[in-house]
Amino acid sequence: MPQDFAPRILTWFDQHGRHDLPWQRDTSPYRVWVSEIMLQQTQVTTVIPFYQRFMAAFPGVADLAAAPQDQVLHLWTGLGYYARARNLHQAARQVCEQLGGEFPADVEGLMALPGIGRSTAGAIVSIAHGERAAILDGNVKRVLARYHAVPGWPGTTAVHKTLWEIAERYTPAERCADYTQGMMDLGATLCTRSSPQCPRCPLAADCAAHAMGRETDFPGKKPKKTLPVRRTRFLMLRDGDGRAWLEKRPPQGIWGGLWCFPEGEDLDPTHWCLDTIGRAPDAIETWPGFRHSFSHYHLDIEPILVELGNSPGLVMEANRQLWYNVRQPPAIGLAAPIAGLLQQLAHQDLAKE
DNA sequence: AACGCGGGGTA
DNA sequence: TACCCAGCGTT
Repeated sequence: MPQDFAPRILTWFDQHGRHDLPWQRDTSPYRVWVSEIMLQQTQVTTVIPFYQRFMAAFPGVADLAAAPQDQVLHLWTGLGYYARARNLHQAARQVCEQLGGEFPADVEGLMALPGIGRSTAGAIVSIAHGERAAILDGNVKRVLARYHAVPGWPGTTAVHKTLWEIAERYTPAERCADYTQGMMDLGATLCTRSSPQCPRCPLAADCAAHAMGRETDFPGKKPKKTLPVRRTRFLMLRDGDGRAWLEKRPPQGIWGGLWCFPEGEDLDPTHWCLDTIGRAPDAIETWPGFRHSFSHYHLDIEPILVELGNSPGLVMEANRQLWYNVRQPPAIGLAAPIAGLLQQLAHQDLAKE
């Protein structure tokens, strides 16, 4: 272990790191926390506009705690992994109701909040409080796995443990916030997955993977398995005013808490209408199918437009169902494919004028 | 089409 | 402890 590991990161960070990210302007625990949750599974360039909208709507933890869940999920629409938003909202409520509105200042306390694990807690402690705490996000894993040529996939307990030990050892007491940001920047901008720019890297001189010319062999790859394919139909019910019928999904499971078209593998539009509103639809139009992929399966979606005309006869259960007006979209959470289809409906609506 | 990304939940 | 679950953007 070289003594100058952290100093090399810090010198590089001062010269080449990112210093103008929105969450670096004011590093309060709340702002750092929201940014870290958004940055889980999501790259910086994607996160920036979401972060800015979120902060404009909820400048402080009390604003978030007081917001309706639909608004929180609305601002998360398109980011994915919606459990992050539900946990964020729940944690904000806990901070306000049980902790007097103050975030815990230590890793243990932070980890007691939903959605905060060891790495996210470390990021908040180091960046917001300036205290020594290690992180191990995907970027840092890649940098350390290459630097030490740690074999194996970090998803296994053994490799994960090894990387955490290395991360803890290198984390300095001084300038811990800059070190943390520097490691993430290094992984995100130089030590990238497929084409690392080793000539510019402050660690290249004694990087084990670089010495072997096998940078992209580390970290080891996740064992691949073929994903199952499932299919479903979306019934896009439209009333005479061009509004679409949506139903709120249960809080658990896929797209939890988001709004969706009536959906099912073998839904038949005519049968559905007869069963639900007692008459057949005015018109049915099958749209081109498309595939939406999750981490654990592919979903082949068949969208079917079902025209109900005036007085559709659907009874709304408050908070569970709504007519979505494409001209005045309500602030609700939508999964990406639903948002895309509603966008197309809005386009059609506009073209009719 | 494959890949990568932190954390929660469950057996 | 070892899986399974979750949704995008990038390559």
